[in-house]
Amino acid sequence: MNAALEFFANEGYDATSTSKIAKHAEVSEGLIFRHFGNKKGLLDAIYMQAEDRVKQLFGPILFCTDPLEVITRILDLPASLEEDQYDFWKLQFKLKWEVEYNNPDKMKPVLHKLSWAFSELGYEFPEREAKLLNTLLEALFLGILREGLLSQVDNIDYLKIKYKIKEIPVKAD
Amino acid sequence: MNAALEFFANEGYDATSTSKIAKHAEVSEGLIFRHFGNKKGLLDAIYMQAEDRVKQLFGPILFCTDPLEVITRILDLPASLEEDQYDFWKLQFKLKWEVEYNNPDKMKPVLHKLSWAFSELGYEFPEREAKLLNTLLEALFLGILREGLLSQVDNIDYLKIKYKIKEIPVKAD
Amino acid sequence: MNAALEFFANEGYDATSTSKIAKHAEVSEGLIFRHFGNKKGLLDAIYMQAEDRVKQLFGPILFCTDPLEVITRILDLPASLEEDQYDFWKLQFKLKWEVEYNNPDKMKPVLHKLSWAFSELGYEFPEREAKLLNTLLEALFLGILREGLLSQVDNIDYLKIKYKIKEIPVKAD
Amino acid sequence: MNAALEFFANEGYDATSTSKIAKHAEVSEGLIFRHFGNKKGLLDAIYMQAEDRVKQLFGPILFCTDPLEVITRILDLPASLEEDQYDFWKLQFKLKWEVEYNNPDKMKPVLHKLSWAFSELGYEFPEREAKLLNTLLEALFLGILREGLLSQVDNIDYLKIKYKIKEIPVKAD
DNA sequence: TATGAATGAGTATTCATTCAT
DNA sequence: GATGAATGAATACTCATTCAT
Repeated sequence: MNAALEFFANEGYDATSTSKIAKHAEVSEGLIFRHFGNKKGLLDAIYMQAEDRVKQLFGPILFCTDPLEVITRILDLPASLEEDQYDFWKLQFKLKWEVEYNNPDKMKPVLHKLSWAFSELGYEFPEREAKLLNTLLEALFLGILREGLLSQVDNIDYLKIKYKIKEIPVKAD
Repeated sequence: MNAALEFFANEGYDATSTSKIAKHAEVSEGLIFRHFGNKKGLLDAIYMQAEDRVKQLFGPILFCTDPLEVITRILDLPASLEEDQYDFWKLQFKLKWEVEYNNPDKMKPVLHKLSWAFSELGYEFPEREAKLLNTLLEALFLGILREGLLSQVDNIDYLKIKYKIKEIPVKAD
Repeated sequence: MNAALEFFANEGYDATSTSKIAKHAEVSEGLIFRHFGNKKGLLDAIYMQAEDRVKQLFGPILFCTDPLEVITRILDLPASLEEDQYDFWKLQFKLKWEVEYNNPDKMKPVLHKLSWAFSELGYEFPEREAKLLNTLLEALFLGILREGLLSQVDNIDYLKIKYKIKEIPVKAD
Repeated sequence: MNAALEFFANEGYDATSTSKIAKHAEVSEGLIFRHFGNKKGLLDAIYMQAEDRVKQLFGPILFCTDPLEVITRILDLPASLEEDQYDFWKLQFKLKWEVEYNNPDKMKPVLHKLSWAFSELGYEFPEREAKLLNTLLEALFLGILREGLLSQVDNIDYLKIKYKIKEIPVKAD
């Protein structure tokens, strides 16, 4: 699965042959089919980890009781991704184009929590603000996965200022 | 090229065989190779249109002299995409994962214009605001291409309010 | 390899498709590539047998201690070729045009032995005689492979007379 | 035809595509088919020159009245081949494997003349000697075409000595 | 006379998958 | 549980050939 993930994420599912995966994983090609039934089964097995990983990533945030902390931690998430997980998330984002693998509901609890947070903070349109931030969050993830963490620190920083998490620096721009 | 675009965008470059393209386009498979050299040549030919289309899309905005209009029109862009162009942009976004096809510079003039607009409007951090909006813009495009226009009208609307393009409705949420 | 040999020898390497070979050998086309890597690998595998076969053919002669016997046996070689080996040698001769497959050194030990034999027999230019006979030998092989044994019995017979292996018949021509 | 000859001789008929020939000859591919009907027609057109060239090569010898001169000139033929004709003769020799292009009768007049010459010179078996020399001649040609003139000067020289055309050098071997 | 766009059959090779061991 | 030999369908690409211009 690790070998497959690496290739699926970087070269694409269709561009990756089962033989390449088997060779890289140093197992026989037949074993892949014994375990996962077929190539798609292997992809699915990888994809299935998503729910867990999303929970792992966002779960703690759902228990925050301080609204500002919720937003802070949400904004800190993209930068907190460890590089050895990049491939996994890359693949998730690539798969999102296929309806079968695009499940917007996965983010519902987060969306809900954000809504609550903005509501607590007295925002006029907490749900809208939540949705917007959620949309933005995806863009931040994408940016980091594609072009590296550095490409998004500006945005994250600025968002923290906007959400009044961070003091406006005395001199900037 | 149209047949290829349709398949490349929806099923992926690697998952699309030249024979499928040829059949759909009602030409012989050999013709593809006569015209484009190889399969990648066909992809490149499609990709090359991107520069033109980006200019067509964003070009007029660069000539706006009213900063608020700049932002308005930028925000109106995603919704203005005609559906028959969805495939083209889908493909562009999918290709962004490959370094070869990811050219962030393409948006530089737009970024610059936004910077100017926010500066004119007296924003404290016009460049940061520009970059953020640009990032957001990509997310809006992505959302529309993946889940349809409806999925993003909320966001766009709310952004217009935030940027004070639209009056705050008397009753909302 | 047998199927391939038959086709390569008679119709030529380039004129023989791997599918034809596979069909004739009653195996799947894929198997050829699993075993030999690619079409050329198959050719090489066949070609590689040459060294062995040359040894098998000429080896015993190298151990002769009677110089006249050396020459006799050399002259008897072309006629001793079994017909089921014709294809193999045909292919070898065809391949000789490609530098990669033309290795004149293969005959060096034979040349050396002939040299020795002619020297023993008191020839004035044993090395030259050896080289000439070697050249002739190739022509005899070629003639037999192309036009059959009968086309060369005259030559072989006459050579035996010239080399005083055979008595001059009382009446001839 | 020149372009085709070059490729047919060096890379083989089947390995040479009509498109390659056309490109090299700087004509359109269609033209080849207009002129020669099909690829084989092109080969045939080249092959047809053989008769002429054989006549050109051997013709003068047929008129010799001095038997020793006949043999001398025959032996000088292989070395007299101009390098720009190598490709032509290479192709002829390669084609000899196909029955269709193997016409041993072409050499009959030469064979006959040699027979006469050896008879004049008092050889016991003039026809056999003629056939043998003819066979050898082919080997000399082949050797030169494959490995260059130098590879055969020894043989030719030695043959001249054997046929008493050349004096035995005082010191040799 | 010559071109070059177009084709359909064919090419070597790769692929996901099976299955006996 | 794991292997690897074997397969048949598919793949990107090339070929000889045609034909309208």
